[in-house]
Amino acid sequence: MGKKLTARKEDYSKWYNELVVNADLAENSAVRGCMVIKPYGYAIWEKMQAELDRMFKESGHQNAYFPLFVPKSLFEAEEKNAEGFAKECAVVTHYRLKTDPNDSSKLIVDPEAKLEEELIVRPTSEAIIWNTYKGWVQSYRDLPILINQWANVVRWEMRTRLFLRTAEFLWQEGHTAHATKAEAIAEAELMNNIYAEFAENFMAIPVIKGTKSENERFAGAVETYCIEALMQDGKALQAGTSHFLGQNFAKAFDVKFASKEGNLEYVWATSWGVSTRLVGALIMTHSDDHGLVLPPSLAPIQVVIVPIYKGEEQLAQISEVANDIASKLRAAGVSVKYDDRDTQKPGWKFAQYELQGVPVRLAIGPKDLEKGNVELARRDTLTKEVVAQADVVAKVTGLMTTIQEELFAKAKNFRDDNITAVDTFEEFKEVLKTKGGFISAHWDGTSETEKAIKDRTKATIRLIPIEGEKEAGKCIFTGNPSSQRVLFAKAY
RNA sequence: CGGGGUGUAGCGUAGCCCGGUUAUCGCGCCUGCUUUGGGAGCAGGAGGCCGCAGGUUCGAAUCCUGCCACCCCGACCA
Repeated sequence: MGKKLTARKEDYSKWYNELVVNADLAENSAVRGCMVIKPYGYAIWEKMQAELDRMFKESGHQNAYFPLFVPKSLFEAEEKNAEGFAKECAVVTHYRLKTDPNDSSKLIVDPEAKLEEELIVRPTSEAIIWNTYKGWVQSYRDLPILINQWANVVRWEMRTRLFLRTAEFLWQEGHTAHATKAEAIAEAELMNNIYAEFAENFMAIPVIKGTKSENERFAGAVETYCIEALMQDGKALQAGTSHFLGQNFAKAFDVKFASKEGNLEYVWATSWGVSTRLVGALIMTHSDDHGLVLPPSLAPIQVVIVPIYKGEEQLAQISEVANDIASKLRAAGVSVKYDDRDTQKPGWKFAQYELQGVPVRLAIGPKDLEKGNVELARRDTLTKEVVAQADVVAKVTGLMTTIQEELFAKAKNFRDDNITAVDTFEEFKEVLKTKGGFISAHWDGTSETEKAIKDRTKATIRLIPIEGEKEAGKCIFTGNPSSQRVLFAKAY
């Protein structure tokens, strides 16, 4: 699998930074930790958005948009949520600048323009959305509310990492309101399942579904469902979460409805989200030393055609064949780029499209022209073969499926090979040190034990698996009884 | 906010300890010719407030003081 990819900046800077992202626009602290998503990287995110959006709508959800600013009084209404995010909020205190009286080329914050009440730049939108929902719900007939928002949020993290933890990130956040507890739980589970399906089928990233321990649960949630993936360096990455919020937000924002029976009841809530962090997961799951590897479903360009030629006459002949293949592939639903620029050489183009992770490359030169062939190269396996021009469309369309499946299978094998069951704390530490990955172990269910293990090893409980056998045993740390194994790992 | 480190061209760097011609080298960029089946070769060229501000000195990228920024390790987190 080549070099172990991590989220460290040096690892990115060799190629991703050129290609997908430029982390440091910044010459001052204000934009520290933000990222610029370049067109190619953004195109990948757009593909993800489109597919997720389709899945949300298919399951009955609608999009809406809520404000960026959350008045502090609303933000503090749900105590646990506020407490959980308080340490990482950007706060707007003023609304005007003025010319510095000491230096007319500078601007200063106008002290006259101080806001009565500070505005929080949303780190998540529960507060402002539930404050809005209050006005939308009177009767059980107004429920459920099934809304998603595509937005940016800001979390002023002390330390940032490209894609995985930037100060500002793009995401979607769903916020739903329900008449019953059972319905809300079903919604939270449904969305977690949709995330898992999206990750596995569309991104070719194998994930494990589970619930979070109390320590790792979202601030303000009763239960947090999650999907967790394993990166090539053996660290776990939370790829998506879906929360059952109980009646916490309904009580904080006083959202009540008249039930069928005529009782006044608090509504039940969920929220769920995935972010541009998934682009990081994609990179760290599939990529290798030659650059990005994209599953065909996500590749902005699925096939690139590179001509190899001497002189304009030869180029014209090659272009005729290339354009013909390109249009046939497009008719078959494959996105194709024919790169006939004469400003770059073929070798340069080969390397460049490998960096960009284009799944299939076709090269056409004089030799191929003579024999009616093309050279076909696969990005994922780095293999090349010669294919007759007549067969190339069928071959390529077949490969779109094959590559997608094989990428998933490869990642899944890696993941499965890196789940290790242990029965003692000694083994636990040994595996963590030498192998990494997920460690399946018994745990007594207490926060104290989880914290003690974290302090000693830096590993946390990534999830309590939902699927699979539930075998009873003894906690590796305390020896107390345990009803099932949970998965520990070092995490991003 | 604690501990460590680094700021020299668009990017990556040498020089700094031990002050002294025109600040080194590579990538990239521009021009010309030859090239084009895996990031081409040769020749020529452009590009620097050596992080910022003071100080020491005949002379500072180099020594001293202050400031700023960034990176790594912790605490925090999608």
